[in-house]
Amino acid sequence: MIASTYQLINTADELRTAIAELNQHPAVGFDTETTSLDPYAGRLRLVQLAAPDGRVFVIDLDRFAAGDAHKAESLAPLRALLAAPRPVKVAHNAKFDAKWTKHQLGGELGGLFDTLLASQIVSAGETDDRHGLDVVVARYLDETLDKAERLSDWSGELSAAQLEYAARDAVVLLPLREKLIERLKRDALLKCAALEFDCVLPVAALELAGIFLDEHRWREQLVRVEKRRAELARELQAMLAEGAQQGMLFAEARTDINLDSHTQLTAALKRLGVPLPDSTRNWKLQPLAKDYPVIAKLLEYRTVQKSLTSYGENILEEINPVTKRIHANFHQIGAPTGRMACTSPNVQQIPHEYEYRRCFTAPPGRKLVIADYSQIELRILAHVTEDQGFIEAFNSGADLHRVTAAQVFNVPLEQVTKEQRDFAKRLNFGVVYGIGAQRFSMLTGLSLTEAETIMARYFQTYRALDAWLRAAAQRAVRERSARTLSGRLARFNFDPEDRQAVSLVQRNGKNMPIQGASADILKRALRLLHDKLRATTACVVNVIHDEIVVEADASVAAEIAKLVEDAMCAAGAEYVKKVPVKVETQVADEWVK
DNA sequence: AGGGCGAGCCAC
DNA sequence: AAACGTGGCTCGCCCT
Repeated sequence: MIASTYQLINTADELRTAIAELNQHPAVGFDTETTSLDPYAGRLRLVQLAAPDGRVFVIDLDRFAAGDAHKAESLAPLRALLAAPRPVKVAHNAKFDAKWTKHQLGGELGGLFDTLLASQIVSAGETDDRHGLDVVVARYLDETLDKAERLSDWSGELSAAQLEYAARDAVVLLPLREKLIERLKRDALLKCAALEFDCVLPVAALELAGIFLDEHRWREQLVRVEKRRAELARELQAMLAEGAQQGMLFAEARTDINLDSHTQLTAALKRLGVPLPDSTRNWKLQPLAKDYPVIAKLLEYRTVQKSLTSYGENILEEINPVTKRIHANFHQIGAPTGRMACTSPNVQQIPHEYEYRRCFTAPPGRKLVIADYSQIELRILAHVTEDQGFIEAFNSGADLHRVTAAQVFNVPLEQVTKEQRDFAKRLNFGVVYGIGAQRFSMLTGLSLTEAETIMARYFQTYRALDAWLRAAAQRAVRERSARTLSGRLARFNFDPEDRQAVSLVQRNGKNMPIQGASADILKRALRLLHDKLRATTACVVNVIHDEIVVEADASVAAEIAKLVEDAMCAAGAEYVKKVPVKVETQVADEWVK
């Protein structure tokens, strides 16, 4: 049990003294309590700062009312401490505190150590590990932390239990940091941690900014899809009812089935005499579609139904009533590869179709700058494998897929057909995922033998690539782990006797360093960009793995586009040195390329 | 009633 | 049946 004593800070004098004391230390524990999870809905109530000796200063911001200019001014020492690189502020999920600090205290955080991100980095993709503060404290400090007060009411008179909880959450952070630094050092993860910590403010700013969705346009699209769905449902019900209707006097007596229930569907299709496979899964039904119109109708219905439930009214409910924008939740370390993930809603999976994307617009007077890396994973592959064929293709500015096609089909470059280029493209992308001949033949419609021949030619053409992939697969099994260019680690737990598990690890060993390096580069770009955009009114509004969407004043959109491109290219060049990194940028009114 | 899970499908 | 990697969302179904 870590001893802690807390002192409530209610006056400007007390605050000055406390901040002066805290400024002596290299690092302080930092936590906040708020009256809501949404910085646009609630208010920042407490700021807790912990010293290494276990003393915690609990600052009650209700005593420093925002409306009172004198009292607001008296918070200046706090703002200065939070903004300074030293002392390092140690927080668990610093993104949360950064958002409130920026929005309600009007200052940016500097010098961060995030115990949540550190814990995730040390876990190295172990999906069973949880990373709540209580869990992490139990794992590294062997202590129990009671989170019962976390969601209590922080708006009124605070109880002793609440204040003790607030203080305790802050006091554990410094010892936790010590343990995590040991682990980061042991596994050579300090560089990766620095990359992640540098990305906290950009992600906080991204969430705070949100993305604008034209509600009217979205509803219009919804009405169109809903009409189509109703039409398809009606037709489908009629077709399915035919079997059940025999002997029935009144057609209207028929009861509709639940079209989304596979049990009811199976029964109805059986009545119609459709030779059903053992399930109603789409890929099983597909071959029947040409002989049975009811199956074709069902597949069409499912497509429309899917887009209606996933991209319907629900996303509009995420529009913030205050900002009228969507503030999604970005998980900075969302995947073991280091990729980000996104929820509530997942704005990284909006359908690519024009009808959907055009609803994400720039507000009046603004423009969207849409910038994405050109073939970043293949460029990373060229860099890490040092394959001369790949490197030369990229350095010469030639079309890599066309060059590949010429090699594997043994034809002159200018005689490559569109189909051949398409095969080569699928192969180039598939290689990153550890594709096999079986899958490649399935994807292209080639026979297994043809697929095998082409893949053999492919790896003869790109010998260094082949060697690297084999080595990466072996290393992953041998060391039970893989790393990216930033040193990010992914551990693989598997049973060496389980052939399927081993083969998955082999594919992961090939893929993780490539996909992960792409994530590293994007995070570095977000940091560089954040620094460049600080003095402007532009803001990052979405990030989708190799794409950054920025909203900027229309009058300066072209200059902002240049900043975005420069930051992304510079980040890429820090990691990828053997080939150029290219970024394609567009300025538009809608999120459409 | 509500959590867990698989199926299906969206993004990269 | 399974199938190249990483995610999230929604549904029905199954279990408690």
